[in-house]
Amino acid sequence: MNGKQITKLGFERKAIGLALAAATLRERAGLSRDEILDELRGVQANPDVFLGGVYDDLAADLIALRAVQEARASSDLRPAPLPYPVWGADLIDPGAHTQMDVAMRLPISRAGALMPDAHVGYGLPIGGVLATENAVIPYGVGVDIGCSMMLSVLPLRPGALKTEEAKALLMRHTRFGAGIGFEKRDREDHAVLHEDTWDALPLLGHLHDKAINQIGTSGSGNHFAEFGSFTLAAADTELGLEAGEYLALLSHSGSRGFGAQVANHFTRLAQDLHPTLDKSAQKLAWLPLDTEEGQAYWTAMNLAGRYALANHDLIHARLARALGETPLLRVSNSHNLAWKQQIDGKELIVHRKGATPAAAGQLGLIPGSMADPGFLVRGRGNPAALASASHGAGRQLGRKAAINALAKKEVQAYLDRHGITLIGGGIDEAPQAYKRIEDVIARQTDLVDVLGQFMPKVVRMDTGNEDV
DNA sequence: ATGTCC
Repeated sequence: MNGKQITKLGFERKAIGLALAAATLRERAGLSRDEILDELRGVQANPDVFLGGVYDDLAADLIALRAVQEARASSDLRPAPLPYPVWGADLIDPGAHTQMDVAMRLPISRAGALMPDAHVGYGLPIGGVLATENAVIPYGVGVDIGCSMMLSVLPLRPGALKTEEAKALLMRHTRFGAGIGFEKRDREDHAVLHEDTWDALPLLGHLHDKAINQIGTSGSGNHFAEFGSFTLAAADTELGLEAGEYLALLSHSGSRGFGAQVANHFTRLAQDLHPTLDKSAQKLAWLPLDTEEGQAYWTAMNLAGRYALANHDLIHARLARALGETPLLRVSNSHNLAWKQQIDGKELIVHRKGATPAAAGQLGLIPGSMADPGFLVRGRGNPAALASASHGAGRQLGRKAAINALAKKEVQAYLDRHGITLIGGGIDEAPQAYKRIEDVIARQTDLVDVLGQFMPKVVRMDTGNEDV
């Protein structure tokens, strides 16, 4: 028996040595060369049944090799992206299209859509909707898992709250910024902190304290809490509101450090699981849902989603309590999350990364900038958009570009023109850094109906790197 | 988005 004969059978590298070693043992046991070659062909064809015997090492090596090859093949991108519809293509930069094209080449992708506020993000573009089969992409959800909106419509006229009082309330009852939590004596409790889910994974147990410390707060970047006037053009029986103008509170917050650490942990895990994934798609690495890792992400992601809404919950409860009022209406929606959704009779995983769920009849909130109107919308359940809409106006200038291109003076002039009082806020969040919300709304009339409009008056955000 | 470390 020699290496040449074994190589001829198609064994490679390490397997050649292992096959040779096993063949030698079989020769000693008295088998002929042809009998041994037959056995080796058998191991090749079906290594699993040879585990534990004289061919154990060889069989194990072949099985490992097969797994690597299968993983590699299952990571291969399609040669061309699946087609996907785009709303407001004239508002979307080429980079977002390029990112969506890569996403639609993933072997797990089944359908997708681009919303009119789309712009470049990590992995999937912001404003991207992606339906996959039996897989979830951490960067298809985003770093701020469960990032969401909440609106409270109060039984007061907009003029009932003076600017100075609104400022004082926001200063007392909201907290903004990376790493920030309420001071211990002002910290509140919430049912989400008492869920059994925190014990389901070591990672969640580890992050529980951070979640407790940061409950009821808002983050940095585009997160905000603002008082303004909500205008309902026509009485709406479902909303239970008469037409008119109301004082309202609108907030944008997420899952804070807790969600960010969940996102980073599973993004790393997903990338480790797909070492041969094409570099262009590296940030779109996924977790199969039928694996322990995939299930763990699903559990953690949904907890982060509930935690983010709990933050809004406390923000709105504190401010309503301080005003001594009970809201007439409260609406909320997550816009960074993945959902199980039936599509053409099949259960798919629909990722919305900066996209508002817009199933038929579903209420949603699409904010503009700090100085522009936001909209209460009702979804139309458009199947081509996978029942989605934009999550806001969307950036037209990146953060750095905004800081370079805009002067404090012109931002302040914009705020003055719109009668906005701003606490905190950075140049990178200037209204001029965003697309015109009116244009974005006009591009999605087949995705949502506009029910009401919210105009901000007193806005609180984190103090950015470049203050306004 | 995040005490900016995978």
